Amino acid sequence: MQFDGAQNGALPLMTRACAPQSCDQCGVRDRAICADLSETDRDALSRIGRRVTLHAGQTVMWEGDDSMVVANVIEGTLKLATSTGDGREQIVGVVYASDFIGRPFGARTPHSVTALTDARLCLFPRGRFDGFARDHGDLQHRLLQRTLDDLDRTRAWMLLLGRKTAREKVATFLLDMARRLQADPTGTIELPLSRQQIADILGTTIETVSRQMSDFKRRGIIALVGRRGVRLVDGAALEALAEGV
Amino acid sequence: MQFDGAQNGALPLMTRACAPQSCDQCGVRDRAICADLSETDRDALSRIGRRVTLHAGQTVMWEGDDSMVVANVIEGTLKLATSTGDGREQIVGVVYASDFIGRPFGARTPHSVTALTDARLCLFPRGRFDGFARDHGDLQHRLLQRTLDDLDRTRAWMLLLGRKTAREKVATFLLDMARRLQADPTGTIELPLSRQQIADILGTTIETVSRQMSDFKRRGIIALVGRRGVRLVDGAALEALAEGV
DNA sequence: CCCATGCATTGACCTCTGTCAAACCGCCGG
DNA sequence: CCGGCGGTTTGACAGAGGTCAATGCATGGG
Repeated sequence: MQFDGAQNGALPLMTRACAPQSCDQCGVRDRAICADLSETDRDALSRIGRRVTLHAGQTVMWEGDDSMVVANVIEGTLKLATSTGDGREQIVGVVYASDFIGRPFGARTPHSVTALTDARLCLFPRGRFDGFARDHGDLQHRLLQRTLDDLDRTRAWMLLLGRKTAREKVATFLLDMARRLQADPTGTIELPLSRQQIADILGTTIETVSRQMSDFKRRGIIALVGRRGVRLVDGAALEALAEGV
Repeated sequence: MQFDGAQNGALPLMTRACAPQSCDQCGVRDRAICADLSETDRDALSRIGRRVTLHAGQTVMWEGDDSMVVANVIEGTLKLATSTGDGREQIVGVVYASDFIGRPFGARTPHSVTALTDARLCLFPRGRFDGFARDHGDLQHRLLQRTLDDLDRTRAWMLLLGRKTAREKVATFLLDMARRLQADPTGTIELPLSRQQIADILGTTIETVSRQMSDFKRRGIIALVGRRGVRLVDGAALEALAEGV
Protein backbone atom coordinates (compact mmCIF):
# COMPACT_ATOMS: atom_id res chain seq x y z
CA MET A 1 0.00 0.00 0.00
CA GLN A 2 1.14 3.44 -0.88
CA PHE A 3 0.57 6.68 0.97
CA ASP A 4 1.21 9.85 -0.93
CA GLY A 5 1.83 13.08 0.84
CA ALA A 6 -0.86 15.30 -0.58
CA GLN A 7 -3.85 13.49 -2.07
CA ASN A 8 -5.61 16.65 -3.08
CA GLY A 9 -5.12 16.45 -6.79
CA ALA A 10 -6.54 18.69 -9.45
CA LEU A 11 -7.83 21.61 -7.46
CA PRO A 12 -4.51 22.98 -6.17
CA LEU A 13 -3.17 22.68 -9.70
CA MET A 14 -5.62 25.31 -10.81
CA THR A 15 -4.66 27.69 -8.07
CA ARG A 16 -0.99 27.25 -8.78
CA ALA A 17 -1.20 27.86 -12.52
CA CYS A 18 1.28 30.49 -13.55
CA ALA A 19 0.67 33.27 -15.99
CA PRO A 20 1.08 32.03 -19.56
CA GLN A 21 4.70 32.23 -20.55
CA SER A 22 6.39 31.68 -23.84
CA CYS A 23 8.25 28.54 -24.81
CA ASP A 24 11.46 30.54 -25.27
CA GLN A 25 12.88 29.72 -21.87
CA CYS A 26 11.40 26.22 -21.72
CA GLY A 27 14.09 23.74 -20.74
CA VAL A 28 12.59 20.86 -22.68
CA ARG A 29 11.44 22.55 -25.86
CA ASP A 30 14.02 20.69 -27.98
CA ARG A 31 13.15 17.29 -26.53
CA ALA A 32 9.40 17.40 -25.84
CA ILE A 33 6.85 16.45 -28.48
CA CYS A 34 6.45 20.09 -29.47
CA ALA A 35 10.10 20.28 -30.60
CA ASP A 36 9.34 19.96 -34.32
CA LEU A 37 6.61 22.58 -34.43
CA SER A 38 7.08 25.87 -36.24
CA GLU A 39 7.32 28.92 -34.00
CA THR A 40 3.75 29.92 -34.86
CA ASP A 41 2.35 26.48 -34.17
CA ARG A 42 4.25 26.18 -30.93
CA ASP A 43 2.87 29.49 -29.78
CA ALA A 44 -0.62 28.35 -30.69
CA LEU A 45 -0.16 25.15 -28.69
CA SER A 46 1.36 27.11 -25.84
CA ARG A 47 -1.75 29.25 -25.64
CA ILE A 48 -3.88 26.12 -25.20
CA GLY A 49 -1.82 25.02 -22.23
CA ARG A 50 -0.66 26.45 -18.95
CA ARG A 51 2.36 25.97 -16.69
CA VAL A 52 1.64 24.22 -13.42
CA THR A 53 3.76 23.50 -10.35
CA LEU A 54 3.47 20.26 -8.40
CA HIS A 55 4.79 19.18 -5.03
CA ALA A 56 6.22 15.73 -4.38
CA GLY A 57 3.34 13.40 -3.55
CA GLN A 58 0.65 15.29 -5.42
CA THR A 59 -1.47 13.25 -7.79
CA VAL A 60 -2.41 14.79 -11.14
CA MET A 61 -4.74 12.08 -12.44
CA TRP A 62 -6.37 9.03 -10.95
CA GLU A 63 -6.79 5.60 -12.49
CA GLY A 64 -10.17 5.29 -14.14
CA ASP A 65 -10.88 9.03 -14.15
CA ASP A 66 -12.20 10.73 -17.24
CA SER A 67 -9.22 11.77 -19.33
CA MET A 68 -9.38 15.56 -18.92
CA VAL A 69 -5.79 16.71 -19.31
CA VAL A 70 -2.50 15.74 -20.91
CA ALA A 71 0.86 17.39 -20.25
CA ASN A 72 4.53 17.73 -20.99
CA VAL A 73 6.85 17.26 -18.04
CA ILE A 74 9.05 20.33 -17.87
CA GLU A 75 10.89 19.35 -14.72
CA GLY A 76 10.79 16.61 -12.10
CA THR A 77 9.95 12.93 -11.91
CA LEU A 78 6.51 11.30 -11.75
CA LYS A 79 5.18 7.79 -11.42
CA LEU A 80 2.36 6.07 -13.34
CA ALA A 81 0.59 3.43 -11.27
CA THR A 82 -2.31 0.97 -11.21
CA SER A 83 -3.64 -1.03 -8.29
CA THR A 84 -5.76 -4.06 -7.55
CA GLY A 85 -9.07 -3.72 -5.72
CA ASP A 86 -7.43 -4.60 -2.43
CA GLY A 87 -4.72 -1.98 -2.68
CA ARG A 88 -1.68 -3.76 -4.09
CA GLU A 89 0.06 -1.21 -6.29
CA GLN A 90 2.17 -1.64 -9.40
CA ILE A 91 4.12 1.27 -10.83
CA VAL A 92 3.78 0.95 -14.62
CA GLY A 93 6.06 3.79 -15.60
CA VAL A 94 8.34 6.56 -14.36
CA VAL A 95 8.46 9.77 -16.37
CA TYR A 96 11.12 12.45 -16.49
CA ALA A 97 11.57 15.95 -17.88
CA SER A 98 10.47 16.20 -21.56
CA ASP A 99 8.20 13.14 -21.32
CA PHE A 100 4.54 13.31 -22.16
CA ILE A 101 1.80 12.21 -19.75
CA GLY A 102 -1.92 11.57 -19.95
CA ARG A 103 -4.15 9.68 -22.34
CA PRO A 104 -4.83 11.59 -25.56
CA PHE A 105 -7.61 10.32 -27.86
CA GLY A 106 -9.23 8.26 -25.12
CA ALA A 107 -11.99 8.70 -22.60
CA ARG A 108 -10.29 7.18 -19.55
CA THR A 109 -7.02 7.60 -17.76
CA PRO A 110 -5.82 4.02 -17.32
CA HIS A 111 -3.41 4.77 -14.46
CA SER A 112 -2.74 7.39 -11.83
CA VAL A 113 0.01 9.99 -12.26
CA THR A 114 1.77 11.19 -9.11
CA ALA A 115 4.75 13.48 -8.61
CA LEU A 116 7.72 11.77 -6.98
CA THR A 117 9.68 15.00 -6.73
CA ASP A 118 8.52 18.58 -7.03
CA ALA A 119 7.67 19.03 -10.69
CA ARG A 120 6.54 21.46 -13.33
CA LEU A 121 4.15 20.56 -16.12
CA CYS A 122 2.89 22.18 -19.30
CA LEU A 123 -0.75 21.14 -19.01
CA PHE A 124 -3.34 20.97 -21.81
CA PRO A 125 -7.06 20.27 -21.73
CA ARG A 126 -7.27 16.94 -23.51
CA GLY A 127 -10.01 17.88 -25.96
CA ARG A 128 -8.16 20.94 -27.23
CA PHE A 129 -4.86 19.05 -27.36
CA ASP A 130 -6.48 16.25 -29.36
CA GLY A 131 -7.89 18.75 -31.82
CA PHE A 132 -4.55 20.46 -32.21
CA ALA A 133 -2.73 17.15 -32.67
CA ARG A 134 -5.17 16.02 -35.37
CA ASP A 135 -4.36 19.11 -37.36
CA HIS A 136 -0.60 18.82 -36.91
CA GLY A 137 0.90 15.71 -38.42
CA ASP A 138 4.34 16.51 -37.03
CA LEU A 139 3.08 16.57 -33.48
CA GLN A 140 1.11 13.40 -34.00
CA HIS A 141 4.11 11.68 -35.53
CA ARG A 142 6.27 12.66 -32.61
CA LEU A 143 3.62 11.42 -30.20
CA LEU A 144 3.45 8.13 -32.11
CA GLN A 145 7.23 7.73 -31.96
CA ARG A 146 7.18 8.36 -28.25
CA THR A 147 4.29 5.96 -27.66
CA LEU A 148 6.02 3.24 -29.66
CA ASP A 149 9.17 3.75 -27.58
CA ASP A 150 7.13 3.64 -24.36
CA LEU A 151 5.52 0.40 -25.53
CA ASP A 152 8.92 -1.13 -26.26
CA ARG A 153 10.23 -0.13 -22.84
CA THR A 154 7.09 -1.36 -21.12
CA ARG A 155 7.29 -4.73 -22.84
CA ALA A 156 10.94 -5.05 -21.88
CA TRP A 157 9.85 -4.41 -18.29
CA MET A 158 7.33 -7.25 -18.52
CA LEU A 159 10.26 -9.63 -18.92
CA LEU A 160 11.65 -8.31 -15.65
CA LEU A 161 8.32 -8.63 -13.85
CA GLY A 162 7.48 -12.07 -15.18
CA ARG A 163 10.81 -13.81 -15.38
CA LYS A 164 13.56 -12.21 -13.34
CA THR A 165 14.57 -13.06 -9.78
CA ALA A 166 14.60 -10.47 -7.00
CA ARG A 167 18.37 -10.08 -7.35
CA GLU A 168 18.13 -9.54 -11.12
CA LYS A 169 15.28 -7.10 -10.63
CA VAL A 170 17.15 -4.88 -8.18
CA ALA A 171 20.37 -4.97 -10.22
CA THR A 172 18.45 -4.09 -13.40
CA PHE A 173 16.69 -1.28 -11.60
CA LEU A 174 19.91 0.26 -10.31
CA LEU A 175 21.50 0.14 -13.77
CA ASP A 176 18.39 1.70 -15.28
CA MET A 177 18.45 4.55 -12.77
CA ALA A 178 22.18 5.10 -13.29
CA ARG A 179 21.56 5.44 -17.01
CA ARG A 180 18.72 7.93 -16.50
CA LEU A 181 19.99 10.04 -13.63
CA GLN A 182 22.94 12.41 -13.50
CA ALA A 183 25.57 11.30 -10.98
CA ASP A 184 27.17 13.91 -8.71
CA PRO A 185 31.00 14.43 -8.68
CA THR A 186 31.50 11.45 -6.35
CA GLY A 187 29.56 9.19 -8.74
CA THR A 188 26.56 9.02 -6.46
CA ILE A 189 23.01 9.13 -7.80
CA GLU A 190 20.02 10.31 -5.81
CA LEU A 191 17.08 7.94 -6.32
CA PRO A 192 13.80 9.79 -6.80
CA LEU A 193 12.04 6.79 -5.23
CA SER A 194 11.55 5.38 -1.75
CA ARG A 195 12.19 1.68 -1.08
CA GLN A 196 8.44 1.09 -1.18
CA GLN A 197 8.20 2.72 -4.60
CA ILE A 198 11.14 0.68 -5.88
CA ALA A 199 9.31 -2.43 -4.68
CA ASP A 200 6.18 -1.22 -6.50
CA ILE A 201 8.18 -0.89 -9.71
CA LEU A 202 9.82 -4.28 -9.40
CA GLY A 203 6.76 -6.22 -8.29
CA THR A 204 8.31 -7.26 -5.00
CA THR A 205 8.39 -6.05 -1.38
CA ILE A 206 10.30 -3.35 0.45
CA GLU A 207 12.10 -5.98 2.55
CA THR A 208 13.33 -7.87 -0.50
CA VAL A 209 14.61 -4.66 -2.12
CA SER A 210 16.38 -3.73 1.09
CA ARG A 211 17.92 -7.17 1.52
CA GLN A 212 19.22 -7.24 -2.05
CA MET A 213 20.73 -3.79 -1.75
CA SER A 214 22.36 -4.66 1.55
CA ASP A 215 23.75 -7.76 -0.10
CA PHE A 216 25.18 -5.78 -3.03
CA LYS A 217 26.70 -3.39 -0.52
CA ARG A 218 28.22 -6.23 1.52
CA ARG A 219 29.80 -7.56 -1.66
CA GLY A 220 31.25 -4.13 -2.47
CA ILE A 221 29.24 -3.74 -5.68
CA ILE A 222 27.43 -0.60 -4.59
CA ALA A 223 27.71 1.93 -1.76
CA LEU A 224 24.67 3.34 -0.01
CA VAL A 225 24.85 6.99 1.02
CA GLY A 226 21.97 8.19 3.15
CA ARG A 227 18.47 6.97 2.35
CA ARG A 228 18.26 7.82 -1.32
CA GLY A 229 21.88 7.86 -2.48
CA VAL A 230 23.59 5.00 -4.33
CA ARG A 231 27.07 4.81 -5.83
CA LEU A 232 27.76 2.05 -8.33
CA VAL A 233 31.19 0.78 -7.38
CA ASP A 234 31.38 -2.23 -9.68
CA GLY A 235 29.11 -1.64 -12.64
CA ALA A 236 30.27 -4.73 -14.49
CA ALA A 237 29.38 -6.97 -11.54
CA LEU A 238 25.96 -5.33 -11.41
CA GLU A 239 25.46 -5.98 -15.13
CA ALA A 240 26.30 -9.60 -14.54
CA LEU A 241 23.83 -9.88 -11.67
CA ALA A 242 21.16 -8.19 -13.79
CA GLU A 243 21.61 -10.91 -16.40
CA GLY A 244 21.34 -13.65 -13.82
CA VAL A 245 24.99 -14.73 -13.97
CA MET B 1 12.19 -22.66 -22.58
CA GLN B 2 10.08 -22.70 -25.68
CA PHE B 3 10.27 -24.91 -28.71
CA ASP B 4 8.45 -23.73 -31.77
CA GLY B 5 7.51 -26.10 -34.51
CA ALA B 6 9.14 -24.54 -37.52
CA GLN B 7 12.02 -22.17 -36.77
CA ASN B 8 12.63 -21.31 -40.38
CA GLY B 9 11.39 -17.75 -40.41
CA ALA B 10 11.52 -15.24 -43.18
CA LEU B 11 12.54 -17.32 -46.15
CA PRO B 12 9.45 -19.52 -46.41
CA LEU B 13 7.33 -16.41 -46.15
CA MET B 14 8.73 -15.25 -49.45
CA THR B 15 7.95 -18.49 -51.16
CA ARG B 16 4.43 -18.54 -49.84
CA ALA B 17 3.53 -15.00 -50.86
CA CYS B 18 0.31 -15.07 -52.84
CA ALA B 19 -0.44 -13.09 -55.95
CA PRO B 20 -1.40 -9.51 -55.07
CA GLN B 21 -5.08 -9.37 -54.38
CA SER B 22 -7.40 -6.49 -53.76
CA CYS B 23 -8.65 -5.47 -50.35
CA ASP B 24 -12.25 -6.05 -51.44
CA GLN B 25 -12.50 -9.50 -49.96
CA CYS B 26 -10.27 -8.74 -46.99
CA GLY B 27 -11.95 -9.88 -43.78
CA VAL B 28 -10.39 -7.21 -41.61
CA ARG B 29 -10.53 -4.17 -43.87
CA ASP B 30 -13.07 -2.42 -41.63
CA ARG B 31 -11.11 -3.06 -38.45
CA ALA B 32 -7.43 -2.88 -39.47
CA ILE B 33 -5.51 0.39 -39.50
CA CYS B 34 -6.24 0.82 -43.20
CA ALA B 35 -10.00 1.05 -42.52
CA ASP B 36 -10.18 4.85 -42.80
CA LEU B 37 -8.25 5.13 -46.06
CA SER B 38 -9.94 6.20 -49.27
CA GLU B 39 -10.27 3.50 -51.89
CA THR B 40 -7.40 4.98 -53.89
CA ASP B 41 -5.10 5.20 -50.90
CA ARG B 42 -5.97 1.71 -49.77
CA ASP B 43 -5.14 0.38 -53.21
CA ALA B 44 -1.83 2.21 -53.13
CA LEU B 45 -1.01 0.75 -49.73
CA SER B 46 -2.15 -2.65 -50.90
CA ARG B 47 0.33 -2.51 -53.76
CA ILE B 48 3.17 -1.93 -51.29
CA GLY B 49 2.26 -5.06 -49.36
CA ARG B 50 1.70 -8.68 -50.10
CA ARG B 51 -0.44 -11.46 -48.62
CA VAL B 52 1.49 -14.15 -46.81
CA THR B 53 0.48 -17.46 -45.22
CA LEU B 54 2.01 -18.74 -42.01
CA HIS B 55 1.89 -22.10 -40.29
CA ALA B 56 1.52 -22.49 -36.54
CA GLY B 57 4.98 -22.24 -34.98
CA GLN B 58 6.58 -20.15 -37.70
CA THR B 59 8.42 -17.04 -36.55
CA VAL B 60 8.05 -13.88 -38.61
CA MET B 61 10.55 -11.66 -36.77
CA TRP B 62 13.16 -12.21 -34.10
CA GLU B 63 13.94 -10.06 -31.11
CA GLY B 64 16.76 -7.64 -31.88
CA ASP B 65 16.55 -8.10 -35.64
CA ASP B 66 16.58 -5.11 -37.93
CA SER B 67 13.01 -3.97 -38.34
CA MET B 68 12.37 -4.94 -41.97
CA VAL B 69 8.64 -5.57 -42.18
CA VAL B 70 5.38 -4.63 -40.55
CA ALA B 71 2.02 -6.30 -41.16
CA ASN B 72 -1.68 -6.48 -40.58
CA VAL B 73 -2.97 -9.76 -39.21
CA ILE B 74 -5.72 -10.93 -41.55
CA GLU B 75 -6.40 -14.22 -39.81
CA GLY B 76 -4.97 -16.26 -36.96
CA THR B 77 -3.30 -15.63 -33.61
CA LEU B 78 0.35 -14.74 -32.97
CA LYS B 79 2.50 -14.17 -29.92
CA LEU B 80 5.03 -11.42 -29.21
CA ALA B 81 7.87 -12.55 -26.95
CA THR B 82 11.17 -11.53 -25.36
CA SER B 83 13.64 -13.69 -23.50
CA THR B 84 16.54 -13.42 -21.09
CA GLY B 85 20.02 -14.46 -22.13
CA ASP B 86 19.58 -17.85 -20.51
CA GLY B 87 16.35 -18.65 -22.33
CA ARG B 88 13.57 -17.70 -19.95
CA GLU B 89 10.76 -16.43 -22.15
CA GLN B 90 8.05 -13.88 -21.49
CA ILE B 91 5.17 -13.42 -23.90
CA VAL B 92 4.57 -9.66 -24.07
CA GLY B 93 1.50 -9.71 -26.29
CA VAL B 94 -0.94 -11.87 -28.19
CA VAL B 95 -2.32 -10.50 -31.44
CA TYR B 96 -5.46 -11.43 -33.33
CA ALA B 97 -7.07 -10.76 -36.69
CA SER B 98 -7.05 -7.03 -37.61
CA ASP B 99 -4.16 -6.25 -35.25
CA PHE B 100 -0.96 -4.64 -36.46
CA ILE B 101 2.48 -6.13 -35.89
CA GLY B 102 6.07 -5.00 -36.29
CA ARG B 103 7.97 -1.88 -35.32
CA PRO B 104 7.31 1.07 -37.64
CA PHE B 105 9.61 4.11 -37.38
CA GLY B 106 12.32 2.20 -35.57
CA ALA B 107 15.45 0.32 -36.47
CA ARG B 108 15.02 -2.75 -34.26
CA THR B 109 12.30 -5.28 -33.63
CA PRO B 110 12.14 -5.38 -29.84
CA HIS B 111 10.46 -8.80 -29.62
CA SER B 112 9.92 -11.90 -31.67
CA VAL B 113 6.62 -12.55 -33.49
CA THR B 114 5.53 -16.17 -33.85
CA ALA B 115 2.33 -17.71 -35.20
CA LEU B 116 0.36 -19.67 -32.59
CA THR B 117 -2.15 -20.89 -35.16
CA ASP B 118 -1.98 -20.93 -38.93
CA ALA B 119 -2.23 -17.30 -39.95
CA ARG B 120 -2.42 -14.90 -42.85
CA LEU B 121 -0.71 -11.53 -42.91
CA CYS B 122 -0.74 -8.47 -45.10
CA LEU B 123 2.99 -7.75 -45.05
CA PHE B 124 4.73 -4.45 -45.85
CA PRO B 125 8.40 -3.56 -46.15
CA ARG B 126 8.89 -1.25 -43.20
CA GLY B 127 10.61 1.57 -45.08
CA ARG B 128 7.86 1.87 -47.64
CA PHE B 129 5.16 1.56 -45.00
CA ASP B 130 6.80 4.31 -42.92
CA GLY B 131 6.90 6.57 -45.94
CA PHE B 132 3.26 5.90 -46.76
CA ALA B 133 2.19 6.46 -43.15
CA ARG B 134 4.02 9.80 -42.99
CA ASP B 135 2.02 11.01 -45.95
CA HIS B 136 -1.31 9.78 -44.63
CA GLY B 137 -2.40 11.39 -41.40
CA ASP B 138 -5.45 9.15 -41.09
CA LEU B 139 -3.33 6.03 -41.15
CA GLN B 140 -0.90 7.49 -38.67
CA HIS B 141 -3.71 8.56 -36.39
CA ARG B 142 -5.20 5.10 -36.46
CA LEU B 143 -1.79 3.59 -35.72
CA LEU B 144 -1.38 6.01 -32.81
CA GLN B 145 -4.78 5.06 -31.40
CA ARG B 146 -3.90 1.41 -31.64
CA THR B 147 -0.48 1.89 -30.06
CA LEU B 148 -2.01 3.87 -27.19
CA ASP B 149 -4.53 1.07 -26.64
CA ASP B 150 -1.73 -1.52 -26.73
CA LEU B 151 0.20 0.48 -24.18
CA ASP B 152 -2.82 0.66 -21.87
CA ARG B 153 -3.38 -3.09 -22.14
CA THR B 154 0.29 -3.81 -21.63
CA ARG B 155 0.42 -1.65 -18.51
CA ALA B 156 -2.66 -3.36 -17.14
CA TRP B 157 -0.85 -6.66 -17.68
CA MET B 158 2.09 -5.39 -15.64
CA LEU B 159 -0.20 -5.31 -12.62
CA LEU B 160 -0.93 -8.98 -13.19
CA LEU B 161 2.73 -9.88 -13.59
CA GLY B 162 3.97 -7.86 -10.66
CA ARG B 163 1.22 -8.12 -8.11
CA LYS B 164 -1.17 -11.01 -8.71
CA THR B 165 -0.96 -14.50 -7.26
CA ALA B 166 -0.87 -17.59 -9.47
CA ARG B 167 -4.58 -18.19 -8.86
CA GLU B 168 -5.48 -14.62 -9.81
CA LYS B 169 -3.27 -14.81 -12.87
CA VAL B 170 -4.90 -17.95 -14.25
CA ALA B 171 -8.42 -16.72 -13.48
CA THR B 172 -7.68 -13.37 -15.16
CA PHE B 173 -6.22 -15.15 -18.16
CA LEU B 174 -9.27 -17.37 -18.64
CA LEU B 175 -11.64 -14.40 -18.42
CA ASP B 176 -9.49 -12.49 -20.91
CA MET B 177 -9.57 -15.37 -23.37
CA ALA B 178 -13.32 -15.83 -22.93
CA ARG B 179 -13.81 -12.17 -23.80
CA ARG B 180 -11.62 -12.40 -26.90
CA LEU B 181 -12.52 -15.79 -28.30
CA GLN B 182 -15.82 -16.96 -29.74
CA ALA B 183 -17.36 -19.82 -27.73
CA ASP B 184 -18.88 -22.79 -29.56
CA PRO B 185 -22.59 -23.77 -29.03
CA THR B 186 -21.72 -25.63 -25.80
CA GLY B 187 -20.02 -22.53 -24.40
CA THR B 188 -16.56 -24.00 -24.83
CA ILE B 189 -13.61 -21.93 -26.02
CA GLU B 190 -10.58 -23.34 -27.78
CA LEU B 191 -7.41 -21.80 -26.36
CA PRO B 192 -4.87 -20.88 -29.06
CA LEU B 193 -2.10 -21.51 -26.52
CA SER B 194 -0.41 -24.50 -24.95
CA ARG B 195 0.05 -24.67 -21.18
CA GLN B 196 3.67 -23.64 -21.64
CA GLN B 197 2.61 -20.57 -23.59
CA ILE B 198 0.01 -19.68 -20.98
CA ALA B 199 2.76 -19.91 -18.36
CA ASP B 200 4.94 -17.64 -20.55
CA ILE B 201 2.14 -15.07 -20.64
CA LEU B 202 1.48 -15.18 -16.90
CA GLY B 203 5.10 -15.23 -15.78
CA THR B 204 4.76 -18.57 -14.08
CA THR B 205 5.37 -22.27 -14.84
CA ILE B 206 3.43 -24.90 -16.73
CA GLU B 207 2.93 -26.89 -13.52
CA THR B 208 1.42 -23.95 -11.68
CA VAL B 209 -0.97 -23.22 -14.55
CA SER B 210 -1.98 -26.85 -14.68
CA ARG B 211 -2.52 -27.05 -10.92
CA GLN B 212 -4.66 -23.92 -10.83
CA MET B 213 -6.82 -25.11 -13.70
CA SER B 214 -7.26 -28.52 -12.11
CA ASP B 215 -8.25 -26.75 -8.91
CA PHE B 216 -10.84 -24.59 -10.71
CA LYS B 217 -12.19 -27.74 -12.35
CA ARG B 218 -12.37 -29.59 -9.02
CA ARG B 219 -14.37 -26.67 -7.64
CA GLY B 220 -16.77 -26.81 -10.60
CA ILE B 221 -15.83 -23.32 -11.82
CA ILE B 222 -14.58 -24.46 -15.20
CA ALA B 223 -14.71 -27.64 -17.28
CA LEU B 224 -11.74 -28.85 -19.29
CA VAL B 225 -12.54 -30.47 -22.62
CA GLY B 226 -9.59 -32.07 -24.36
CA ARG B 227 -6.24 -30.30 -24.25
CA ARG B 228 -7.18 -26.86 -25.44
CA GLY B 229 -10.87 -26.59 -24.61
CA VAL B 230 -12.26 -24.73 -21.59
CA ARG B 231 -15.88 -24.05 -20.61
CA LEU B 232 -16.50 -21.37 -18.02
CA VAL B 233 -19.17 -22.88 -15.78
CA ASP B 234 -19.23 -20.22 -13.08
CA GLY B 235 -18.02 -16.94 -14.54
CA ALA B 236 -18.86 -14.94 -11.43
CA ALA B 237 -16.72 -17.20 -9.25
CA LEU B 238 -13.88 -16.80 -11.72
CA GLU B 239 -14.24 -13.00 -11.62
CA ALA B 240 -14.02 -13.18 -7.86
CA LEU B 241 -10.88 -15.33 -7.98
CA ALA B 242 -9.34 -12.95 -10.53
CA GLU B 243 -9.80 -10.10 -8.05
CA GLY B 244 -8.23 -12.08 -5.26
CA VAL B 245 -11.41 -12.63 -3.25
C1' DC C 1 20.98 20.95 18.96
C1' DC C 2 18.24 17.19 20.12
C1' DC C 3 14.46 14.43 19.93
C1' DA C 4 10.61 12.20 17.58
C1' DT C 5 8.79 10.37 13.51
C1' DG C 6 8.83 7.53 9.72
C1' DC C 7 11.58 5.07 6.52
C1' DA C 8 14.93 1.42 6.21
C1' DT C 9 17.26 -2.64 7.82
C1' DT C 10 17.54 -7.02 9.84
C1' DG C 11 15.78 -11.33 11.71
C1' DA C 12 12.68 -15.37 12.16
C1' DC C 13 9.42 -17.93 10.11
C1' DC C 14 6.34 -19.83 6.79
C1' DT C 15 4.05 -20.33 2.46
C1' DC C 16 3.64 -20.15 -2.27
C1' DT C 17 5.51 -21.47 -6.22
C1' DG C 18 9.37 -23.43 -8.73
C1' DT C 19 11.96 -27.79 -9.60
C1' DC C 20 12.48 -32.51 -10.54
C1' DA C 21 10.36 -36.67 -11.63
C1' DA C 22 6.89 -39.95 -12.72
C1' DA C 23 2.41 -41.16 -14.40
C1' DC C 24 -1.25 -40.04 -17.43
C1' DC C 25 -3.76 -39.50 -21.64
C1' DG C 26 -5.34 -36.96 -26.00
C1' DC C 27 -4.20 -37.10 -30.59
C1' DC C 28 -2.10 -38.48 -34.80
C1' DG C 29 -0.07 -41.78 -37.89
C1' DG C 30 0.21 -46.27 -39.24
C1' DC D 1 -8.10 -49.77 -34.11
C1' DC D 2 -3.90 -49.56 -31.82
C1' DG D 3 0.50 -47.76 -30.33
C1' DG D 4 3.59 -44.19 -29.34
C1' DC D 5 4.69 -39.44 -28.98
C1' DG D 6 4.36 -35.13 -26.77
C1' DG D 7 1.78 -32.30 -24.03
C1' DT D 8 -0.43 -32.44 -19.44
C1' DT D 9 -1.32 -33.69 -14.83
C1' DT D 10 0.04 -35.00 -10.36
C1' DG D 11 3.26 -35.74 -6.52
C1' DA D 12 7.15 -34.80 -3.44
C1' DC D 13 10.30 -31.59 -2.13
C1' DA D 14 13.10 -27.40 -1.65
C1' DG D 15 13.94 -22.70 -1.63
C1' DA D 16 13.05 -17.90 -2.95
C1' DG D 17 10.69 -14.49 -1.33
C1' DG D 18 6.61 -12.78 1.38
C1' DT D 19 4.93 -11.72 6.18
C1' DC D 20 5.28 -10.20 10.75
C1' DA D 21 7.94 -7.98 14.10
C1' DA D 22 11.66 -5.59 16.25
C1' DT D 23 15.53 -2.60 15.84
C1' DG D 24 18.22 0.99 13.62
C1' DC D 25 18.94 5.49 11.96
C1' DA D 26 18.30 9.70 8.69
C1' DT D 27 15.87 13.82 8.64
C1' DG D 28 13.30 17.73 9.85
C1' DG D 29 10.71 20.34 13.34
C1' DG D 30 10.72 22.39 17.75
